[in-house]
Amino acid sequence: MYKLYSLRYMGLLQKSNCCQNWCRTLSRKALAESSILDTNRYLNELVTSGQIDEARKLFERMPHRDEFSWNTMVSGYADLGRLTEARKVFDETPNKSSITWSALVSGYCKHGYETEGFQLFWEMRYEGHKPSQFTLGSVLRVCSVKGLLLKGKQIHGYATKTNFDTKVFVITGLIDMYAKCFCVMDAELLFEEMPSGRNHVTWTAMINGYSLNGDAHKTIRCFRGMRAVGIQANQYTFPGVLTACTAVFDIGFGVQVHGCIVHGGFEANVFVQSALVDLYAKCGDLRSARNALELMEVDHVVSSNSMILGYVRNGFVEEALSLFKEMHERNIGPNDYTYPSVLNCLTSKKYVRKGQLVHCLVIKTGFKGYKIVSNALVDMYAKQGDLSSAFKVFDTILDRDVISWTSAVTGCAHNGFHEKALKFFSEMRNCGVQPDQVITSSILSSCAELALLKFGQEVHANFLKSSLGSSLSVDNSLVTMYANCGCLEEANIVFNSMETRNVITWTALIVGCAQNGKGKESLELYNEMILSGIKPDFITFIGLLFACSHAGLVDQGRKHFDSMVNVYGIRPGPDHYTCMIDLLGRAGKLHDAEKLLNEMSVEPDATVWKVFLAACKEHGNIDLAKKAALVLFKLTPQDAVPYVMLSNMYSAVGKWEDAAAVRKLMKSKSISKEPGYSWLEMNGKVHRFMSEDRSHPKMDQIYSKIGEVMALIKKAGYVPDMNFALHDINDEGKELGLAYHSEKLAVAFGFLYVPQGVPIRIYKNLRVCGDCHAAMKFMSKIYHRHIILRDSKCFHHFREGTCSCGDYY
DNA sequence: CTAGGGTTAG
Repeated sequence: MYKLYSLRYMGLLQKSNCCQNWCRTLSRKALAESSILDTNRYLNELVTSGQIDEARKLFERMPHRDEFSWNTMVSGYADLGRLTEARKVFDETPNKSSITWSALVSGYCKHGYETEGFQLFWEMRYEGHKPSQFTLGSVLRVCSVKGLLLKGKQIHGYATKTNFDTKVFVITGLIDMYAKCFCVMDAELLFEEMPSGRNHVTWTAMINGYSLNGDAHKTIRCFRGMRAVGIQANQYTFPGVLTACTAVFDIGFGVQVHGCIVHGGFEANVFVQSALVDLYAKCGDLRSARNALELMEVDHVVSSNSMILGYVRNGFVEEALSLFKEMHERNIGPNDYTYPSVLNCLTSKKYVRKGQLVHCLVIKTGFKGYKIVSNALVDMYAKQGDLSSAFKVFDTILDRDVISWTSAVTGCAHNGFHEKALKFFSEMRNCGVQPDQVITSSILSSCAELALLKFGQEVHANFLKSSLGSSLSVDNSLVTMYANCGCLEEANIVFNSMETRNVITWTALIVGCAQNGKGKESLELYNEMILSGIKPDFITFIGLLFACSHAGLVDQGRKHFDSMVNVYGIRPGPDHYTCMIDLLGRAGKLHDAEKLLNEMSVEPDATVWKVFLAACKEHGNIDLAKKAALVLFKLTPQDAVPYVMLSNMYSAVGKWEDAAAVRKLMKSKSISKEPGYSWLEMNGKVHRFMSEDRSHPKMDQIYSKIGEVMALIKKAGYVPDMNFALHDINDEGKELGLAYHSEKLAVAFGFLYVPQGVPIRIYKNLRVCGDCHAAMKFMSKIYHRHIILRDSKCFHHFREGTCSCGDYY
């Protein structure tokens, strides 16, 4: 079938129909009487309009054939990729010239048989035929398409030697070759130094070269240069220019180019139209995109793909899906570009069924093995929370690229399996796949989540060693990772090195400072952020209010909470209320806290009630505490904390019977305290300790170290706090029990094996015990060690007898 | 005989 979408093409088509009629009605006599020149002209017209078989019939009937007739047939077959027939005619050609050879070389090259093309090229010279600039153009073309830089350079050398390097076809071919091989500088040099005679193809090659290499500004400048010297752009030029406009979202210039296109009469070309649809869709002007799409005379899959992607990127999921459906109804076959976009808009849990349907379509339409489609499927299933389907697809991908691995890694992380994410990342590296910015950012977030400093540092170091430039998301993840691992200094270094920062960057550091006991710095950072013109978001305020509550800044906290709602229109979530109630409660404003709790615009969750209960305990308000505990018994029936807290409150005021009753209730429901444990990481190994744990291979040394430590800090004034000991044993037993708390075992291990001068980093799954907190302050002073303890709430940096939390834990 | 073109996923 003929392509009807180009008016020019239509003109040609009519002509060739005439030609066909002429051919059919032409008698043998008339044919014999026509001049060979005329017959050759018609032969050529048949060939160029794609009617090679008609041309063949005419060719067979021709009484005389000259060089031109033979060459026309060779090039005709070669051009269409019918290379066996081309070769056969070539072999039969009585007087082969350079042109005959060139035609065949060009055909082989054009249709992907570069080896044969090159072979013929050398053979031709061996036979004594000088290649023409057209032959060189053809072999250069194959270098462009296949990215054969080395071969291309050889041709360049040959061209220089034979003085072909002044011919416009050769220079243009070289420019295109270098640009396609991503050596745009070499292309530019040739273009700049071209003595004269740049034609529209030369300009186009340079323009598209810049565009391909991602230099939108030079693309546009070059296009302007072309117009300035009065050379007309055509359907080959515009797509590249439009792509450049799209890349920099310059819709203003894009519209001007659109004007040129209409003016020049090129708006009916599919390539131009597709580029237009893409420009408008990517720039968010979906109406103009849709307009351009509707104006197309053929149903076209590339433009539909662009349109779908435009809908997806701009959040119009339903429109994207309905266009996909429309494609199906109009019999536009989807291709491997269609599915990623469609799958991409089905990543929410509510599209599980639709996701499966599209997966079925992928299989039915034969795109099952396409890596890019499979990658998108992995991502979709993982984001929908169906990891098992995700991995089923992942396992079928044979040649996994960095995007396949990223889909798996982020899929794990998305579902909270951060250790698994790290495993996949390591496996990827073992497979020799190099990480890029996206996966680096993702894996750093997992490190942050797990507070794995060592792993994170390694990823950071490898990233610096790689030649990848940094990106906003990598830097943001680094700030978060370091802050989450208690390394504010490093977080600050990354933060300060960044050229652009967004709300995530600022928030990461605000939260980091708050967690590490630098509440005032958090507030200062917040002010700086506002001054730099960046608006805070939901998460920024969680960090900010957390900072206020840790620093005990009641008025500031109230002010920011108020501005969050009234200035920034952010509806507070449970986390914001938790911070506020914690802040008010710890400051002794129990009734304000209770009032806020009752006024909450969302249902208070267990965390809110827990901080309220803790505040009641802190200030000895048993009535309110009882109320909170009762709510918590219902909300989190298996949580021991409210039982223990309430019982301890009764004990503290001597209400032994009430205390016992609570413990009995707890026992009857077979609730037990979550076992506390502490761990630290050394040389890639995790050392985990439970209270009174004796399972560690170096236990003897650890216990004797504890003996030494306890003796020394007692001499310095430490008094064991029996409130944190178990109840039913004597004082001596209690004291030993305290000494063997998991965090103390971990510190003793650190004293033994972490070199002096290196911080000892300990993690605990629960809140740090009050006695341990006091003891660690003494330890840090007597041993001159920096002890960093991350508990379930925040970081404690113990240095020279003080803690960064200001004892406000 | 003649070089140059548009859309992909994390």
